[in-house]
Amino acid sequence: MSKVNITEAELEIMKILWKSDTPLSSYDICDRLEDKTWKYTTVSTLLSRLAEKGAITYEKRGKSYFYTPLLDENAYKIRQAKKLIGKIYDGSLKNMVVALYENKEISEQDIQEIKKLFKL
Amino acid sequence: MSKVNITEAELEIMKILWKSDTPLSSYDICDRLEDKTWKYTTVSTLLSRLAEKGAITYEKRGKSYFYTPLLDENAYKIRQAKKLIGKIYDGSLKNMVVALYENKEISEQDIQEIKKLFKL
DNA sequence: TATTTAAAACTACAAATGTCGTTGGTGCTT
DNA sequence: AAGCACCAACGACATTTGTAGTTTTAAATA
Repeated sequence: MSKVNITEAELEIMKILWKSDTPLSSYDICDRLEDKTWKYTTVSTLLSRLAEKGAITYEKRGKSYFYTPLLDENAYKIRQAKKLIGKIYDGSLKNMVVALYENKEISEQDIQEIKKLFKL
Repeated sequence: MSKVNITEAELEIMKILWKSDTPLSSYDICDRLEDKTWKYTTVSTLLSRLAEKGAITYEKRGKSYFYTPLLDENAYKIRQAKKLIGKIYDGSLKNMVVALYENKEISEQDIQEIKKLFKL
């Protein structure tokens, strides 16, 4: 259930569901996708595909369905991070950090907080 | 020229080209893709698509073409890293590092080397 | 209960992607 | 010069993805 792969568009839906502490209806989701200009049917299609993949589940309440994520947010993100690092940084986070650092892509604040984290 | 997007399969080709210090022919590339079971035509199609996108260039030498990367390896990797961090870690590398750290996904060696890097 | 209507289901379709098969041209060998 | 071998060009096709229109069903209401 945790190895589900989702697309960019589907991820936008997942983000909404992850952010909510209660199940949401398709319309709730549309509302929270303010920036996106997706039609209801588009969101609906994405929800179907996500359910098909096992990334979400739903229950009927009244006339609508209410959706809940099954795919774990943290696990998914970790998997994606590791996938990228494996693909282009030889599996080592350090390689990625070095590359970003040398390109001045890491904020001073991030540096401080990472140092603090590693000091423990 | 640097904002080129390439697919997973195309990336495999780019990796070979990045690794080589001289231009390679399609057959050279096939040879170095030992794990992949791609047919010559597959590699050839990927090379065409990459050239179309401006990610590589080529010159005719004798009967074959020899390919050279145009897309900069480091720039590409940084772009991908930033893209992922922006997409799922709110744009902050720290968030990603924290997540990986808490999931015990960072090797002790990587931790040491990152600390050293940041100490400078 | 018949009617209205909101929401889900079904269908569609173009572009991108992975993966080749086939055709055709050009340089190398006799 | 003719034939052969090698390689590139072209075309193809299934699958995935983004995006949505249309039809059907079931809930709400008159």
